Amino acid sequence: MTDQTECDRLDRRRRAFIEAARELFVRLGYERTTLGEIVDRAGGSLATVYKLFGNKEGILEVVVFEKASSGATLVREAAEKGGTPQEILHRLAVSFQAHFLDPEVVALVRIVIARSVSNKDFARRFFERTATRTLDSLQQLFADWQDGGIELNAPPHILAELFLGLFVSDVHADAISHRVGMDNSLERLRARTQFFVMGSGVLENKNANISFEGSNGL
Amino acid sequence: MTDQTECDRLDRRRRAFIEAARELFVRLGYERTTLGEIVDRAGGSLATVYKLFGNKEGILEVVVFEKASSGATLVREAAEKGGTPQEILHRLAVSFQAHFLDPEVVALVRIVIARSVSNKDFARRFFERTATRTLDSLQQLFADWQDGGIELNAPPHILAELFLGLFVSDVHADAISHRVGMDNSLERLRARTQFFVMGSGVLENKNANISFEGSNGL
DNA sequence: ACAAGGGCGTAATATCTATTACATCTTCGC
DNA sequence: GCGAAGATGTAATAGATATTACGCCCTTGT
Repeated sequence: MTDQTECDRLDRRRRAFIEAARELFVRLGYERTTLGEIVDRAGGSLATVYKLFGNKEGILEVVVFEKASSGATLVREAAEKGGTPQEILHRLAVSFQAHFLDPEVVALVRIVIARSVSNKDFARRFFERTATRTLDSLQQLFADWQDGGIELNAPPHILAELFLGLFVSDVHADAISHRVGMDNSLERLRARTQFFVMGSGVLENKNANISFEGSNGL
Repeated sequence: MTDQTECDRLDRRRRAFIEAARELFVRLGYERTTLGEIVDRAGGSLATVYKLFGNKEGILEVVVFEKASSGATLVREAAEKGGTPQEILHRLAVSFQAHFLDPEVVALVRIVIARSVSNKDFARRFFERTATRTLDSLQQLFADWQDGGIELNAPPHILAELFLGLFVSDVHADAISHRVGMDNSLERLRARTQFFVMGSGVLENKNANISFEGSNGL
């Protein structure tokens, strides 16, 4: 009974449970998914589920937090490629849309909102790990631009909220309407980026030196 | 047994059930509210609930659709008072915020999203009666402005989505985070309106004649 | 006061599912 | 092969609640 092999065996089970649970949670929601179904799909047994996750809520936590990541990485990636603010913002818009409107992500958001009624702390932690972090990261980006000499129409944290809001509102609509008549065309995305560019004021800084080293730029 | 009195008696019961149900749904959510609790609070009996609403879902529908109204009225009211586009938009922002961030409305939105998994049609109808109608009404407002000679940076339907999105994203954040660190100050609201004004391009039409008769203006 | 229709209250039904208990079988190092 | 740790499968527990059934009592109009 080497720890390693034991670990492997349990880990494989664990993975199987998580995959099965995610698939079912996404399709049926949390309440309508029974532990029995998860076991049927993943193999193994109820006893093991309880050993690994404690209870039903435990497996939900693992599933949700495994999938829910902040957009901070996306912000960094988009910024590192350089270019004008418009270019950076558009790249960011593309990856934000792909990330936030991923049907699995939307389905999990639905579940988190549903559970937020009886388990506020759970929802709050989710919010922290996704929205709050993304906001911080966006705010930093805009602050860096500002330090680099770009004049903005509003403080960075306000702009961060507004930019993220462009996508959050879509997630919300999707969560309710289940994609009735949703248009995710590139044209629409471009219009939004353009709108943000105009509203934030970065357009008026066409010739500003934008180095992403940020605060020490200029 | 005049129809009138019968009607009154039943109607009063009906009202009591609806009020009790709403209060409980808002506080506990749909699943955790039992019909027994509703009856305890409203008086009357289970049998009457079933006679009036058919089943548990029936009473939810009544509660939700009674409270969920579109913002079309708000749009009309804000526009009728006249003024510059900035003024109109700011008035609209104030009433949108009050309407959409009403805690009862947010709580019902949570419920609709939760139920949208198992009852897509319900959620879709809700979306139609709220978001879609509000969007149409906003689009009309912007189209009227455009017809009145104001140049806009984007088509009216895109702008309508963007403006509504400013508030929807707040509803979404509220729905998940339950108002952790939410700032609904007037300053913030003003910044948003200003942002929209800049992004949409209406600022560049300072001297345009804006009569709300719309298409026949100018 | 009366007759009756209909709401009231209670209890029974019926199902569903999280959670626990337990005996059995696998796996894995030795 | 062996022995033990632990996963497995099954079944029992236990509590909750939507929904139905039914007999009583009150309201109401004459």
